[in-house]
Amino acid sequence: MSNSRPTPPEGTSSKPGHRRRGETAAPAEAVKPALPMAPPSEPPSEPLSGRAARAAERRQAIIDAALDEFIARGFTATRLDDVAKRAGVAKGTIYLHFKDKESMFEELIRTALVPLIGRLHAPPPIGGSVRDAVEGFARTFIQEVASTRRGDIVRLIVAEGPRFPAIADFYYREVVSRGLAAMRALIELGVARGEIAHKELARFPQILVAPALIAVIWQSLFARHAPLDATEMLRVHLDLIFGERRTT
Amino acid sequence: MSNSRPTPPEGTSSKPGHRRRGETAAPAEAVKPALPMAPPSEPPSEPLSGRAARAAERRQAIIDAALDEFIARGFTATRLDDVAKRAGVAKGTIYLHFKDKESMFEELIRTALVPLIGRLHAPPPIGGSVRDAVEGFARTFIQEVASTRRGDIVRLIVAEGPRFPAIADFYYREVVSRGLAAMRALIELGVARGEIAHKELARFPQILVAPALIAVIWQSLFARHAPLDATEMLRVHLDLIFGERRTT
DNA sequence: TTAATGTGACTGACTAGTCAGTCATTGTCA
DNA sequence: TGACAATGACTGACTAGTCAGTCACATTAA
Repeated sequence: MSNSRPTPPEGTSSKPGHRRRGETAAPAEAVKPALPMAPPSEPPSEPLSGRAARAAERRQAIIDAALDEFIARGFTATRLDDVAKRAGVAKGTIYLHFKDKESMFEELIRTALVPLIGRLHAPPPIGGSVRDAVEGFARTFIQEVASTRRGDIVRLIVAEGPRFPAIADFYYREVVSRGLAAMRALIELGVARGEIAHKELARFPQILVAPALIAVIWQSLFARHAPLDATEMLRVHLDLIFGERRTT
Repeated sequence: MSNSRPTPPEGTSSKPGHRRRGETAAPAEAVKPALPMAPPSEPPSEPLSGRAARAAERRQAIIDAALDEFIARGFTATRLDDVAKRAGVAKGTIYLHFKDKESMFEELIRTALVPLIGRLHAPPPIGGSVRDAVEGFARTFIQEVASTRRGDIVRLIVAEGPRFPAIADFYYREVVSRGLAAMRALIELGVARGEIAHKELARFPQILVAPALIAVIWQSLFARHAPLDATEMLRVHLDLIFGERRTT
């Protein structure tokens, strides 16, 4: 703590110096169970001989560890020493896989979103109703994003986006604009079929998606104060847009 | 710049070494004009004699500068040296007004929200319609938050909330829970009066507010890619909830 | 054997927080 | 009113660290 102040022999475990240091042994605390992902270190059990395979495995461990740390602390506050420790790897190893901290962060965000992007090419509802299609999206979103580490990634993008224009650009191009376009198409189809009464909605597909984003943010910030039943909320929202309940 | 690497005499302005350093002279770049606030340094023109007055003025300068820096960089990446420079003050002066960086951040966030909280006690729509009341909220929100530095503060809370539970708590207690309660009351009134057809909406006032939050986030992240007419979007959203257009 | 792979001690650029000293302002007395 | 003393806001060089990135050396699969 202070320089030469006559402080008592031991600070009461308050903040020792600059940033909190204590027990760095457990980086980013427990963070959160995240999804049932392979344990950060150690090979699961497979023998897997090839060096390339082991290297890929280590790379994956680094990615998992780094994501957890970045989610828990944000970009700047994350220490690569902690990432390495959590991944069960030496710090130098990180630099065998990534150019530097910044490009690692960007690549992580990109990689974590690829699975999301795939879902946007969902088949247009030729057979079923538009509502079914939108409900499918919502269900997928809840399962794959809202109740997953990927939800935190969305929050991370909101948090760090302004300082990483490249990430904001990428996210807009690859996710936001495509997602909104898909939603707009669905809305227009819904209007054409008479499922959606409010025609103006097609001008702002954001309205359709807004509660889903709220759910993600709520999860990160306020879940411990007041849990939010995202599934129910999205259902109510869809009822609002498509008219009262159906059979479901 | 790297340690002993044979780098060319001057990096092409890319990343010199650790964090970006270049031209620290202008902290946080231009950030953004923000609202028409008093210039960071120098007394505007008033004589203001008293020492206390000058001190208060400096304190305000520090607050403004710190908010700009925190918004532009986030908590950890903000350097108090830059805050001091921007405020036209020595670094030590900051510590005459704030205990440390962390409590400064927390106090700033709290302070910046106080004006918001006041708006929540808006008069219930005894005379006018519920829609008018909600529209009033929306208009206020656009004017006072979405198109203001306060919008960035909301994003900042989303960004740093998980690392500052005290802030998330405060924000939930003072803003979110109150705001949602007020909205719920309005919705129930609207349902009772027959202005709102969808009764379930009262269970999730978040749906009413969601597009407003989206607008704020959009402003920070994607405005340069695709501008969003927040006013129009909120109007469409209200049409969706209250039924088609009125006279306005 | 040996080249690819991994390690972790090390460097040095960087920063939160400190404190002895300065000096403009305010208060007091002749 | 003017001179002198007391005050405390303000300063900025300094301390005690922190951490991204490096590299000489160790390990191991082929």
